[in-house]
Amino acid sequence: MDKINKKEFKNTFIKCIEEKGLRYTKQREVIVDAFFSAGRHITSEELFNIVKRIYPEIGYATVQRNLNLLCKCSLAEEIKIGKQKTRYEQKYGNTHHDHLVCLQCGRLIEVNDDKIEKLQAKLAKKNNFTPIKHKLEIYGICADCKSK
Amino acid sequence: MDKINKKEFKNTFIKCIEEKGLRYTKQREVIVDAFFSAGRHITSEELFNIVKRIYPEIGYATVQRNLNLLCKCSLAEEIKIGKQKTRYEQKYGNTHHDHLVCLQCGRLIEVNDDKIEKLQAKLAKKNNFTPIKHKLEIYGICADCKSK
DNA sequence: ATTGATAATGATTTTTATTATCATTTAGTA
DNA sequence: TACTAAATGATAATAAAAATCATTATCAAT
Ligand SMILES: [Mn+2]
Ligand SMILES: [Mn+2]
Ligand SMILES: [Zn+2]
Ligand SMILES: [Zn+2]
Repeated sequence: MDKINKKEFKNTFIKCIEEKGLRYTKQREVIVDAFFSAGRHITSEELFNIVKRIYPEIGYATVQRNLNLLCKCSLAEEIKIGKQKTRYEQKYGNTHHDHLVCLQCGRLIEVNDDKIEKLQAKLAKKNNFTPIKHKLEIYGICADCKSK
Repeated sequence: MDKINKKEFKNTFIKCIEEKGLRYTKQREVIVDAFFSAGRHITSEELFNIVKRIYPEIGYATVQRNLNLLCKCSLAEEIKIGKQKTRYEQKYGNTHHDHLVCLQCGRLIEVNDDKIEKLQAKLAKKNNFTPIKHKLEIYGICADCKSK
């Protein structure tokens, strides 16, 4: 299951690259691989450190650039929390969700609430505003941190 | 009405400064005045340019520092939208609200929805998460931009 | 397989927002 | 008035992300 998804993820990236008339390089393969496997909410620096182990000659700029490219291909999405470094969310096959942000340990808990989503649409409509995307973050203390 | 509010705003600042054992300077008076009058969602640079007209010797760092101080006094609040410079919201006497962010003209439209607020609290509770604050931004196209 | 156009890379510099530093000035008070 | 510590303003430092640029690599056409 994981393998199939990874394959799909990579193929989507390759397809997007081709559509844009760009080139699929060894670096891009390593980066997209590592990004898919690394799990959610990774920073460019973290990804760089992972990729370096597999491809030591890689440059930081290449990782950054390709995270941006993944975003343009709708395979990644930037998450900006406060003053932290930008994190990148893996998007393919993941439905939209919002985050609870623990102010103590930094954890991001993924949540979704259909009612809230619907009310947001309604709120936008009431203001004659055409919504495109939204961001809901609830900051507080997570269950784990409370029990310590 | 405006004048009374301004007085209250300034007095709150002065009180906060005294409580912290800090000093009320000419610069602070000019900054708090200008900040109150400038309206919502101002950047430090914008405020600096306003303050400079009244007090040309002022330094940028002083304006920045005092916006931070206003935040500590709960009279201002940082708003970070995407990659933009931090904006500062005037807080005293303003109830909590969220923003619709126009992707075309950059306008911030202030909104509030009690149902959404309540559902957020519920959502946090369901995750055994203690909410402290939250941020809801809906990005899209505002009424004005659509009618052009 | 070779070539050539051009995209990609990696090292480095630049940019930009914010914070820190520090010599000097100033506020508050004793 | 004089003293002490905070505040200021000029400047430097920091840090994340983007831009630059010489070199390398990809890939389509031959
Ligand atoms: Mn997530
Ligand atoms: Mn506002
Ligand atoms: Zn936590
Ligand atoms: Zn607009």
